[in-house]
Amino acid sequence: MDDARSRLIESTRDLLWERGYTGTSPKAIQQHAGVGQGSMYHHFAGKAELASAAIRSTAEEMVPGFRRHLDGPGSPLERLRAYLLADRDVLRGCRVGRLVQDKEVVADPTLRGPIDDVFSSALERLAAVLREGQHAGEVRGDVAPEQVAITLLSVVQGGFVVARAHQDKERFVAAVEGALSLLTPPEPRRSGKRTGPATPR
Amino acid sequence: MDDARSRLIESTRDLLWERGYTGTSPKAIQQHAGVGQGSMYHHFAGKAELASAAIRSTAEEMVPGFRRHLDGPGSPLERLRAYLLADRDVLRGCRVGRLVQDKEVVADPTLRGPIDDVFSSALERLAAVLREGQHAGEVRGDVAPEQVAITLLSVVQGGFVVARAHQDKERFVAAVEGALSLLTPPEPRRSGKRTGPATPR
DNA sequence: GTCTATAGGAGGATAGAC
DNA sequence: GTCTATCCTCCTATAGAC
Repeated sequence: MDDARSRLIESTRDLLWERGYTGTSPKAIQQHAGVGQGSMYHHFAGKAELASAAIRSTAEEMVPGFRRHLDGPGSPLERLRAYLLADRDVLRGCRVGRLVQDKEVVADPTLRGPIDDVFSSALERLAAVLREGQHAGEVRGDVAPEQVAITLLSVVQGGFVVARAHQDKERFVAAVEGALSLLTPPEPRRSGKRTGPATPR
Repeated sequence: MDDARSRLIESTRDLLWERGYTGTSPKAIQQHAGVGQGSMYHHFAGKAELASAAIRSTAEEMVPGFRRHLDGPGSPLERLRAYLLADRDVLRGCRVGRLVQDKEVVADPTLRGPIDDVFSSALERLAAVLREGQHAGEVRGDVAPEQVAITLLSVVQGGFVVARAHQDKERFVAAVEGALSLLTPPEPRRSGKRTGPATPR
């Protein structure tokens, strides 16, 4: 798979990640891929079609990515933790999440569709694992799994944003650690008084 | 304040929100503001300087925006709820959050600085209100306020992203409702068994 | 302060030769 | 399949007149 077509898709994936849709030009793609003008327009009708292929490629490879954690070994809570704390290139942001800022991406169903799909797929798995966790008593039982799944996906996506704003990867870690700390059922309380933070100050 | 300078800043704010930094051209700003080429370059050295002024303007007006909720009337939890559920143009995204995807914004301290500042300011207030809520017994006491503050800001920022990906404002609402449901101290449990979701299915 | 002119390069694509 | 030529518009300014 080292033909021009594959290299074009690969380059587009990289550039979309780094510069977004608007910021990625056909010329830049060609140069990054080491492929001529004519070659690119032979394989793809234009920028949008190429981007569509690249986004689909990225989206499709993300599914096994999070499934590996969410459907992996360990207790439900351990799997959630594995997903949330998975190794990520935090300061670069989410390959698909960053694209939804682009007007053109959101306006074009062939560009937005794959992103919609990965997110839906992730939400489904997250909700399922949360439910499992509730049955196991690892996750507090008085919350709605489908809703909290959206919360968790948002923490991840927002963690990228906050970390980039501060140029500090640790913000992402703090965001997901905070979410994890809220997920577990707390120790039973006696009265209405608090028990104090687990990590004081 | 209806002079050319103000109109340029106002237009830049709008266009940055809609198209991001890369997607916003001087020409588009001029047309949107009804101001000529020469006028723009008289008031500002170039695109970056104009964007810097616009971002600073936006960032500065956001602080009283969230303070109004977080420092407002009501119990700590009510204030957090007011902030998280505040009226937002969800599908348009966050005026400042969306900008940190832009390479150029993150690379230029005069562009990223104001964003860094609003976020820091929001985190500080969120942590303070969370602490208050813990003292009042409204927020579970066994979590770290500074960390959960980052989680909440991430939920908001990520809620924008997820909602845009699905083109569904309700995803944002679900994300923050889920976060709120995790914040409160749960009813004391008897054994290791769950009590069942408050909102089943 | 604002206008017009000018400019070199990039963006996005089409056409036809090889 | 790939290459080169060509096209028209936009991008981001600079220069100088009014």
